[in-house]
Amino acid sequence: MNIGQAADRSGLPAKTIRYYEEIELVRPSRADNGYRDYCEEDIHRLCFLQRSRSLGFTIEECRVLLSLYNDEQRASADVKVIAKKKIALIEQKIKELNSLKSTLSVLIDNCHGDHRPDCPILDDLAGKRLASD
Amino acid sequence: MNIGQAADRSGLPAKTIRYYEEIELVRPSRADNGYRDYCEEDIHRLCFLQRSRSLGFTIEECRVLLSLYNDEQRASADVKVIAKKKIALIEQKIKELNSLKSTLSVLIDNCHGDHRPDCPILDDLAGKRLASD
DNA sequence: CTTGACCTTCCAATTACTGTAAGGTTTATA
DNA sequence: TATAAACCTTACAGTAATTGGAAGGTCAAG
Repeated sequence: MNIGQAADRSGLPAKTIRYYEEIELVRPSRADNGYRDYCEEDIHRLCFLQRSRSLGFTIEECRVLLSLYNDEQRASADVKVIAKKKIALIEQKIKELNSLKSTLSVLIDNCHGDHRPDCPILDDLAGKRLASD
Repeated sequence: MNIGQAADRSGLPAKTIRYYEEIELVRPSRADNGYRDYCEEDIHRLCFLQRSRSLGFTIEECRVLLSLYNDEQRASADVKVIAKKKIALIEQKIKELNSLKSTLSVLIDNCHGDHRPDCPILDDLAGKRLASD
């Protein structure tokens, strides 16, 4: 199977698939004309990568997960630990974004938004606090 | 003022401050010995950058905000538009992270986490759906 | 036989820094 | 006075995870 088809099957751009080969996440064989030739297992790995990347795992985490997936002796505990750490990171990120959002919201609510140059958002960025009336 | 002090005052690493100079966000003068010499206005700009970066604005957005800040003719409407777009992006990101988190949570809850190789997390990554009992 | 859709490799750009090497300057201490 | 520690300088490379583009080879259809 050519790279175009592999891209369709996995939902990954061809460019990305070549990159994954460069960093040795997949090792397709080559046809006589030099084209990459993907077998079902390659496609499977690509789908795995697509899904785990979209779930926020880094490439290196994906590498670990893939090796665990391929290891018949692996313990589900190992995977659970990785996934739990990832959840904690996600929760942290959500918290940060929420606080960011509320700060910005306050600034927006205090901004008259007309053509006067006076602007609480810029004032805040410049380090001036909002007058707490 | 040397770069070390500027770093302390602004809360940015010296390395980052040099980078900001390279991309022309600050233009400190130089002392006779070749050391960068920061004036109060430079520090002010650095603090502005620190704050706006930490609020999630990209460098290019910061550049716009800074120029609006320095332009006495700017309209607060311009700033408000930028900030509102940013809020929408943040909300989008939060949504994505929440859905990511709940997917992972389900998988974790279904993973026995012991020494059996059987693992719903890996099964999901591999494209197998959870049996909905 | 040529056009267009594929495929190849290789090199560069992206974003926002961070690391490191090799060296100059200043300040404090022995 | 010597020297070491703590600064500062530049320049080049690396990070993460792709993406873009150029230059060129291959394949299928009309």
